[in-house]
Amino acid sequence: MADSDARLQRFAEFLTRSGLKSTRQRDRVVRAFFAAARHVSAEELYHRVRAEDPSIGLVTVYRTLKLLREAGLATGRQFGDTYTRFDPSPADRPHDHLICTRCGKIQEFQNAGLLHLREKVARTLGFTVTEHKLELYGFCRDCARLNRHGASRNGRAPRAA
Amino acid sequence: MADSDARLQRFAEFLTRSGLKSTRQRDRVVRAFFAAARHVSAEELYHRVRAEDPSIGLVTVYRTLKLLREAGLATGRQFGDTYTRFDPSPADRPHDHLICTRCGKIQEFQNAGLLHLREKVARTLGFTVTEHKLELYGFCRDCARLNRHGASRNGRAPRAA
DNA sequence: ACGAAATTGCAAATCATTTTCAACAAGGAG
DNA sequence: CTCCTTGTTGAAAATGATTTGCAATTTCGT
Repeated sequence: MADSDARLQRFAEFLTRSGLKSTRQRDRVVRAFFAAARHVSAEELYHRVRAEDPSIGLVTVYRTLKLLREAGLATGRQFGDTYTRFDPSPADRPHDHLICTRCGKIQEFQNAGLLHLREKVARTLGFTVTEHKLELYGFCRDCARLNRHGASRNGRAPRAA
Repeated sequence: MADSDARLQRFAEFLTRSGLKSTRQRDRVVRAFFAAARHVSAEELYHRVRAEDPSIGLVTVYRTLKLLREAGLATGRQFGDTYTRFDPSPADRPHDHLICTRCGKIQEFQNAGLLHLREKVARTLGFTVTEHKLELYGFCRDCARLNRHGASRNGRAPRAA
């Protein structure tokens, strides 16, 4: 897809600009990252990359993700879990998250009002805001229903918000 | 302060209700927690507690913080750092955070509009929202000025947002 | 006061992530 | 195209925050 290509290009430029080299491994990782679903963990990305090139190590995935962040192409997020999940940078398509604390489902949303709010708060307090993270925790429709019926927990372990 | 007392009481009730025991150590830790500034890490709380009772271990601080969370009296948050910071539960006084990515300053704020936004999004997507976290990242007034003047970094290491 | 059950502190274990290091590859100079 | 400097890689070890195993100790209902 063209969108992905543009990003690959941006990453390539970042490497050059920073005096870094472009390698087969890095290429595989960034392609897999752009192709992956959102909210992937380093481990998940590693498995995807591994599927097409078993010689690539987890360490390289971590290192490449760090570069993607420095290039402004990825953002790390920590929801309730112990590990970090990565998203394509929010600059392109700002979005926030709704996390079901019962089944672990993550739903994205966008809300224009938030940007106004953000600016208003920033102006009031003298900050210059460059980025934000908003997470709403609760129950998705299904889990809300189950809870109401007093069912015991199922699915993956919920995390404290 | 009365506010703190009410919380101590709530914690005591939680312990009883859960069939747990109240101990000198737990008491010291929860008191220190309520007395502490916001955003304390387990380590920081440990040092405070240690000052008045050197026999208390870091492990107990962790365990007590976990209980406080279960009791709904504390919330864990992860800003850019690698460790968790703890806040008195947001149910009492909802607040969000502005984090300066340059000097690390954390400023709190409250905004009523956010609650509306939260409900609106929840309704649209069929979620039941019980809690949220909003973090704005950027530069505080001082750091924005320094950046403008092209000064090199100082203070504690900034963390990626 | 008794005794079952919870708690404590320490050391060791986890887990995600980072660093070390020796072997290896990229890419500009000649 | 070859050389050579410098960046890169993977495996293993290190790190740092948090958790768990365990034996000794404490709490609290009876």
